[in-house]
Amino acid sequence: MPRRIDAEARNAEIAAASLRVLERDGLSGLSVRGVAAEAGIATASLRRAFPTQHALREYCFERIEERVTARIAALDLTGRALVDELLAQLLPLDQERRSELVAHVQLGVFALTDSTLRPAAIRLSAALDRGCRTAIAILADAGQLDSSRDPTYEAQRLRAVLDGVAMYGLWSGEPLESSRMLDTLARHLDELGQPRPSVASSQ
Amino acid sequence: MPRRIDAEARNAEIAAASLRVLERDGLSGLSVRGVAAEAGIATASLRRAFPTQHALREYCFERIEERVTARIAALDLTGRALVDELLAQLLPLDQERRSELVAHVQLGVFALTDSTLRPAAIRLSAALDRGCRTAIAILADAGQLDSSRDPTYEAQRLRAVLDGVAMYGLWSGEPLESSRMLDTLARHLDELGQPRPSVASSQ
DNA sequence: GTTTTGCTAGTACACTCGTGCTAATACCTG
DNA sequence: CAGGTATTAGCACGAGTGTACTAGCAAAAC
Repeated sequence: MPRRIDAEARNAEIAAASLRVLERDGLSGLSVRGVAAEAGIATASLRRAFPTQHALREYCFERIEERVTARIAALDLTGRALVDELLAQLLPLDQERRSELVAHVQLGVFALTDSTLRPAAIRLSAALDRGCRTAIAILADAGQLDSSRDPTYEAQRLRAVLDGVAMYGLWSGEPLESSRMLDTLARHLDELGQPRPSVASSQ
Repeated sequence: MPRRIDAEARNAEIAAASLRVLERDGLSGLSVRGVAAEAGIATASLRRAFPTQHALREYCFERIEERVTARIAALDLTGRALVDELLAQLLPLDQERRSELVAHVQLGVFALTDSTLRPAAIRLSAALDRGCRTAIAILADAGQLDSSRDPTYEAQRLRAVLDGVAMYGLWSGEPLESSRMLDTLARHLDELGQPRPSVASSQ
């Protein structure tokens, strides 16, 4: 038969172009014409791969998760070092990660008021939850989570700290901010290895 | 002279309508026609108060800060109870606060790729920073922040936890989530009153 | 070669957007 | 009452949007 195209590679390029557009122009730039121009293909070609812009937005969510997952799977570390690097894959520390985070946030906020996109956003959020639970479990296995700590709670708090630090880091976007993000997170993790202070009043 | 109008009350109604639209329809709904329809006024009237949509978006930022500040100033509490309620004003615990947070997030994400709106977003972010520093200071004054804690770091971490918890709470939006948000935050604050575990390795 | 298919360029429709403008109406002040 | 202003409805422009369609080109399969 005729002319087989590598659909996967093309979709990847479209997704990469989408992320670039999202970071540069925001959600309003994620239009059929805008993405096609950024990817250097015709709008008709883009619409062949993604007949509707909803499909494109959904695919961006999947692609973000895939990219982060792939980077994490490639880590050859254990214990606390693995946790540090795992969480660092979700911080805007370089162009690639910043681009992903901006795109994620743009689409996620859009999903707040678009019920058809909510499932995709929730899927990605659930993946982040799993990542945080995994991080806490790794710490526990490595003896870096004190037995007085509640793993479920710490996973939730870690998720909050991670999201908060990442969002905050989006605003200045300077290398100075990078070390501050990493420090904040590292200092938080340091505490988890120590016994949880007794809840009895200190007064 | 003729027909004096209460510009302040009108602007407040426009801002309230803007927040309603932002929560229901998202950023794309914050159009001249959309807001005017929601506020029940003519588009020409809206454009008299805010000649450009940029002015409207900027005013939304100011109004959000004003509303939160007013609620916090009305709190008649001290110590830890004050801190709890202060932080609770920034969580999506009811319709009013959820509406503010959604609007804040929508505009904030837009400001990521709109340099003209960045100053307004950064102003609001700075106000949140001050709030967190104030919260930590109140705890310290009340003897609920152990002397081994670093107030600057704890203010930064509190900001992250607060933002993270609030964002996470936006997704389910159920009362069950409300208590979880409050619990996570309270448990974090509980720890701050206790001595910081020594940073020496526990292994 | 021919055929079959993917890709492209280009056009078109109906819609919404921000932004201006005009003319008329409602309403308060003096 | 009259005078003057805020507000209104409505139109218009250029631009951008999602979506849809056609005709033609390029390349791989037979």
